Amino acid sequence: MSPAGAPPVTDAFGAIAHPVRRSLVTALAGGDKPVNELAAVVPVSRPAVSQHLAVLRGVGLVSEQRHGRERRYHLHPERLDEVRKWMHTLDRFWDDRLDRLARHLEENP
Amino acid sequence: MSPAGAPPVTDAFGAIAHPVRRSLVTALAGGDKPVNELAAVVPVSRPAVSQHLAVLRGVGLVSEQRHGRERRYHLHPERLDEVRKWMHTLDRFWDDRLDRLARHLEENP
DNA sequence: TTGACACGTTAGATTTTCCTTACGTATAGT
DNA sequence: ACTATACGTAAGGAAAATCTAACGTGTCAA
Repeated sequence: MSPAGAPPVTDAFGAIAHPVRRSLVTALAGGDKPVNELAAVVPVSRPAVSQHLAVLRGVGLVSEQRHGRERRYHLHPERLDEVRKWMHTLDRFWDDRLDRLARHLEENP
Repeated sequence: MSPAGAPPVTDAFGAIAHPVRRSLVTALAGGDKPVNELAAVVPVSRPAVSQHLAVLRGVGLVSEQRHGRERRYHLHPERLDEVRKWMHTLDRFWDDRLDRLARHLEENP
């Protein structure tokens, strides 16, 4: 009934799935930067960078601030907590399994 | 000259970008499981689950072990270190910026 | 052997990504 | 006013993802 297609990028996971977008985020971690400076770091055209920045903005990972004719982009690292939280959940599962193993070994000499 | 398209998923970042794949990984964090059990956790058909598992296997996040007519899937969490490392790199940038700020405040009363 | 079960794989349709090349808009400088 | 700069956006197309339905393969059980 419902064939499907590639899912749209709606969260931080999808946002950092693309190498170019990761480079942009990494660059912005070092401080706010205008588009031209960001475009220089990455192997795609400037419009492509604009589109990637639009995706990052749509997810809330960056915001723009007009500064004369430049637009400085600013990173919001707290939006990555979504990812951190998920990874941490996995760790908790992992710890639980270690606990069960330890208890098992303790009860079986 | 070189139009383009969506990039294939070749690393852990792309692997965890899909919600269904994240659910599968989370389920496997609780222990090895056969496909039917995994398919019960997720809102897509069993063949779709097989395809997602193929993606995860291609990235090295899971491996299969034949067990009679079942195939139990096993998680390899260390493949997620790629993600952890990148996030940690961001933290380091962040710390550096805090350091510079602290030094600045120290030198400017 | 016959049948049910567990699973992978193929075929096909649809959606979205992601690029480049034009073009449009606003600001700064002369 | 005119020009260059900085950026976004629209148009167009190729590549890949992602689903379901149908089919194929191997294993257990009676």
